[in-house]
Amino acid sequence: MTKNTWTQIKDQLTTDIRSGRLSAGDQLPTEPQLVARFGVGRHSVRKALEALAREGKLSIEQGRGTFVNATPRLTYQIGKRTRLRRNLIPQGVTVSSQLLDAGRIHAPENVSQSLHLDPGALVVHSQRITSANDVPVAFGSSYYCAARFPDFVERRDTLGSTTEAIRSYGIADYFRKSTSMHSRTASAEEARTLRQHPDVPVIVVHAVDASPDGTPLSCSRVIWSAARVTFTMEHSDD
Amino acid sequence: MTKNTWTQIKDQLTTDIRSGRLSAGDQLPTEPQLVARFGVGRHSVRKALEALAREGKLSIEQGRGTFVNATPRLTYQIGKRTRLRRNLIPQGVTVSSQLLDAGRIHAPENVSQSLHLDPGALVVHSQRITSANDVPVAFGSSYYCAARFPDFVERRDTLGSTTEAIRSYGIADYFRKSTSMHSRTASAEEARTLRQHPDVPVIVVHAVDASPDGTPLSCSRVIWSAARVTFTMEHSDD
DNA sequence: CGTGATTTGTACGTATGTATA
DNA sequence: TTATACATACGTACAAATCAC
Repeated sequence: MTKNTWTQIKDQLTTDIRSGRLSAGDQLPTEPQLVARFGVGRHSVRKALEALAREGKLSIEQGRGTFVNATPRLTYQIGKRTRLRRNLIPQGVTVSSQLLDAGRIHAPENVSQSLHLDPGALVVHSQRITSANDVPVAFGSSYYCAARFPDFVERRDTLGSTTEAIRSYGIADYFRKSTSMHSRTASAEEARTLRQHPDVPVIVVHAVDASPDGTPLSCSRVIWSAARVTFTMEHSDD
Repeated sequence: MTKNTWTQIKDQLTTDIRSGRLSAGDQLPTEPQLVARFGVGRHSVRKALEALAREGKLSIEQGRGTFVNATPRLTYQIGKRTRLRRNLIPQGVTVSSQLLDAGRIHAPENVSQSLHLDPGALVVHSQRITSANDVPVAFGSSYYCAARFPDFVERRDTLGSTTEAIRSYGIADYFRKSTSMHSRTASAEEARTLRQHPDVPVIVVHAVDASPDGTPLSCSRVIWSAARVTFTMEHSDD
């Protein structure tokens, strides 16, 4: 039953993490140290570490070292009343959100279609990154019709939540209209933004939110770290 | 702007695939041939091939060769009326489904909970693999209460679809009650079943179906090849 | 049915580049 | 600037799976 060298190393490290002998934030021994400890070549050590990084258990940082991730996988519920903060905060994590970029742009085609706007209409674009317990879990762009929500970004920042910002425009409630998601490999830049290994996949979520009468309010494209989240959907009527 | 050796090789092969110089089903040159052609070491070639396999563009088979995948990404719509065949067939693909295993077992805890059965109650378990255009896209297990659907597997096989089998028990319609999904790396066995490289991620979908009055009928756990599918959800009332 | 040739998988060695502290 | 730690890239050898004969 003796398997691969690198699989054995991976399994050993996995049990070390699960048993708590290696705990969140800990730095692993360096590659040369692991080579010595396991009595194998560097390739095998690196292959094991790479696999664990892909599973989200480790983060490998060039020049610094390799660290154990604190990854209680988040649960994100998608439904008609999808709300980011209400979703994550009850799980006992600290949610923080940071504005990366904002501005007015002419809507790309898929955005103008989703929002039922004329091609090239002005939209308010903003890019945010969301962290749970200071670990980045997702980042992405959202688009609002500039005519209807001219200063959306400012209000969102002042009020601290999307729900409140929308309400400030006199819209009491909004609903998730459609969602699509797929998995792919992260680009180098996405991996850096999410502070994850380049080989960890990401889940791309496209969403459209609408007011109760069905008018589209906003659309978004959010990139989630696949290792850090589980999505659930309830299809009950509510 | 000269990047990595292996990234350049990957990009070159990607454009070859996109431009049609390499088309679906084609066998790539062998590793030694690629080494000669690009004038690089085998490590670099393998790293490029591995990355492309993770993206689902190639399938690498030990002892046979490396082949270009025919992967028009499927779209799978999840909603209250989720139906596998009705979902895929309109996309112009040939859907085939093969029974891998079937039998009666005592329900594992999560199954008995999902189906509102007593712990250890008998359930009909079956494991199927689903292929689109003869490429495996998903496989998984489904569980039906044995008391209510004693010969479900036989009927499903005779009638050729789950919807028909359920109807044969006098249940005119059924609905998706809940869905949860997350991404993780495939085990070696899962990768083999899906004929994909071990490093390609999979998406695990847990679902519960119920009759119109809300009584759970079945639950399932299906493992999708992450590179071969996009999930969409409509949250309209329908 | 086995046997050898082909092809990918694993493993080891060594050297040099690059990011970080 | 120097030392440290991971990243890339070259090489070699043998193992394991597949296939044709």
